[in-house]
Amino acid sequence: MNNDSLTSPEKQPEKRRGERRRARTRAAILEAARQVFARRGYHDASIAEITELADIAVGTFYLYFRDKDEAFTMVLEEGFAETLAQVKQAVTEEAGAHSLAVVVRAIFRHAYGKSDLFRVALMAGGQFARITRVQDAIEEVLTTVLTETFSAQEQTMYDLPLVARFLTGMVLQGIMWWFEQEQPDPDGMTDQLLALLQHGLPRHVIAGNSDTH
Amino acid sequence: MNNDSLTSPEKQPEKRRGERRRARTRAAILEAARQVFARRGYHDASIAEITELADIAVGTFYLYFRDKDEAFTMVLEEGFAETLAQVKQAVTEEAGAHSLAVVVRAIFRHAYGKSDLFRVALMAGGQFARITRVQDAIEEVLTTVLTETFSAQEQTMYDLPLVARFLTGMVLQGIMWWFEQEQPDPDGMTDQLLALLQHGLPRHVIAGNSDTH
Amino acid sequence: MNNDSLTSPEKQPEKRRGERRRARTRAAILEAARQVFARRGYHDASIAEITELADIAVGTFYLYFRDKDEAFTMVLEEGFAETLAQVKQAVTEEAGAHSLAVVVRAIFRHAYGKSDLFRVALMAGGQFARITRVQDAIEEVLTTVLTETFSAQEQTMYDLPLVARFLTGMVLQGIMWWFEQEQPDPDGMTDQLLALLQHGLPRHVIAGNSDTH
Amino acid sequence: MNNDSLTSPEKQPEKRRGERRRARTRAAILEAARQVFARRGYHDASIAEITELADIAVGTFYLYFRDKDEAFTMVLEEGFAETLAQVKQAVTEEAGAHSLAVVVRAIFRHAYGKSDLFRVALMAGGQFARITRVQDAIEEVLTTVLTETFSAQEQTMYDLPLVARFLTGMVLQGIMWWFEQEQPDPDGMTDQLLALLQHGLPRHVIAGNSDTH
DNA sequence: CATGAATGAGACTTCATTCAT
DNA sequence: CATGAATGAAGTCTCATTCAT
Repeated sequence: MNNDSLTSPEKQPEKRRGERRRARTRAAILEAARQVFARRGYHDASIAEITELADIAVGTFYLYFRDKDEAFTMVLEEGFAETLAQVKQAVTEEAGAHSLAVVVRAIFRHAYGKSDLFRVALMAGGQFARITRVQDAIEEVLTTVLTETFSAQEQTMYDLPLVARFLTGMVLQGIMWWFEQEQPDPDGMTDQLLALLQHGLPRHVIAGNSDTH
Repeated sequence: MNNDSLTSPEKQPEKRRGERRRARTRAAILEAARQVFARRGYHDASIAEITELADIAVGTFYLYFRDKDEAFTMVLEEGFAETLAQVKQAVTEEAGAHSLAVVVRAIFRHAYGKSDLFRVALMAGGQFARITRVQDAIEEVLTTVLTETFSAQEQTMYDLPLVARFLTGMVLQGIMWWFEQEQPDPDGMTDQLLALLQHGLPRHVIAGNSDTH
Repeated sequence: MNNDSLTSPEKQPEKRRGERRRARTRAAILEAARQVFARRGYHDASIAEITELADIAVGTFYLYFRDKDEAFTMVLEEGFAETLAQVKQAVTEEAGAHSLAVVVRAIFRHAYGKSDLFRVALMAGGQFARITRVQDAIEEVLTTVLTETFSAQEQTMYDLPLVARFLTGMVLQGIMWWFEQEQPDPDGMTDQLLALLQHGLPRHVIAGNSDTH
Repeated sequence: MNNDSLTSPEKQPEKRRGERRRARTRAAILEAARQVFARRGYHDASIAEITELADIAVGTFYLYFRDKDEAFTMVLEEGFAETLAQVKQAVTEEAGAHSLAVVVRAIFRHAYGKSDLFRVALMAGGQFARITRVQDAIEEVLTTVLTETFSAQEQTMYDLPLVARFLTGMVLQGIMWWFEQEQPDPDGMTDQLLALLQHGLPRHVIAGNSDTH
């Protein structure tokens, strides 16, 4: 590791510079790609627009990504890498304290301010698999928590996978809410969601005066 | 409707036939378009594939729709027209009995078996406005119900628009659930969703052993 | 076959017209492609140049051929189809009279005036397989004749496949000779080639005064 | 050559080293270019692949050759230089003994084992002029020999240029034969070719039973 | 009304060549 | 001299839309 610096000490600076430059260009492309994908969706995003925004030549794009698809994948992959890691860690870490509260709060906290990224993820047309990838991740985490916290008895009351999906839907809508507004902040959002889940809705709201079957 | 028959009585049979024929062709195109849009998404759906499936010539397509976009809009508009009408009616009709139960049940009942249509609506890449159109409709209905049933006092507890969004998310996920499975049926789905909303989740599921703020 | 004309007599003319038109366009493209491929070689031939010469739009090209490759193949395939058929027939037909004279003459007669086509075939860069396809066809025919006419005894003297190749080389050079000149005509060319094969070269031309090994 | 050493004696070692190094790099590029051109053909050969194989940077290529074209030309020119010189020498040297045998043998001997080079020369797509360059060289030598050995009387029998072309075709096919096989060796190949030229083909092979005109 | 051949703008991608380091 | 990141012209191919028949 640090013998490298001994082997060819004078070559380091050059190499470093090159690497840094490459990294900078790559980041510029990803940043531009994220914006354009968010603005136009996968299909209507053109390489030309991305490279223009990144202020590079068209060909340069292809020095860093095999094709449009790979760039798209990378935008999501690298964009969500940290978030995903931290959320998963939040689940694992809090020993014995697995709780929806923790997870939901973690998700909202990391999602806040990443509208662009979620737009990209949720708007990708055509490739349905992709649309759901974020959804899948959220669903997976929520399922884990629910499975671990629900007692055997409680499990008979609810269809767990379905409940997980419902929660996923709520969380996604919370995130999409931020596409248009910034209020409430992540903690406020979490509180609202949890309150609803804890106290439920008033009986008369759900059923009206008389039940209708 | 039937005043048409008074305008030019002797020309009727021909006109009628012509009209019926037009209507049939139009319907065939819309039907084909729905399938292709569902299968491929907006962008990857080609006019050629649609016209092939509808068994007409490419040019004919443009005698019925200005462009691809209009056809897409029409697929959704006409596909949801009935559903929308009936759901809205369900809200209005049950005098004094506006209730979430009624609305949610109505939505699920009409959505069940229309996977194609919802796929089209939810998968349309790029045109974000479109994706949400269905969502908007659902949200609107739910908001109406909530607004009317929540007492002034209860409204201070919850941020109503946000709650509406959460519910919208749950409903959408319920519908998307059917993209892959047919169980449970609409009433089962409704019951699950309402149960969750009524009783909420067990306290320890939400908070774990100790609250984490 | 001729009941078609009874089934829908009035539809025939239209269909015919369409077909004729398609055929005409297709032919125009192939003709243009042949010229451009001959002038530039496979790689340097651009679809744009072909369609320009054929006086059609770029897109039209792709209504008739999947891609550049298919057009190239078709130019050769259809260009040589007749020639190939007739040469092979010449070999088979002349019962008991299989002779090099017949075959070589047949080849030269059909090749004469088809410089463009042979240029295309012999100039295709890169795809080596293709270059040789014409060569292979010639070689195959020649081999057949040689195999059938050589007595077992004579076969020990010559390496037949090698002789076939030598002859192939001569024939090809005869054809390529016409890339630049029109003289001699096919029969003259045939006579020259056969004379050389029959009488060989004078001893002193081959060996000089003394043999050099 | 050795006057260089007088010009600036003390700077010699350095200069020499630099020169040798340059020469080595240049040779490495040419060697790599030959391989890549042979493998891919002119067009599909990329500078990138050449420089990778030569283990240098892309830019370095252009320090040694103006462009792809020049490198291509050089591969052929330098690759054939020695061969060409020796063959021409073989023609000139054997005073009074100019004979096809000598020339053909010389050509085959030098061509054997140079498949790569001939592949490059014969496969170059598009640039027709180039394809023929090797052919032209062979043709020229053969023409010389034929012209000098044919007596005036014999010249009336054959169209000399045409005969030269036929021979060229045979020789080229001999060389191309080695693209796929290694047998026979150069002398064997020469013997086969000369045998055919000396004894010709059996009368009945050429004419069949009855002549067909 | 219907047809389907034709159009042509525009998207993606490659690669010979340049040039700052 | 060497490097390799960057350039951008050029090529292939697709597909929504038009229009003569």
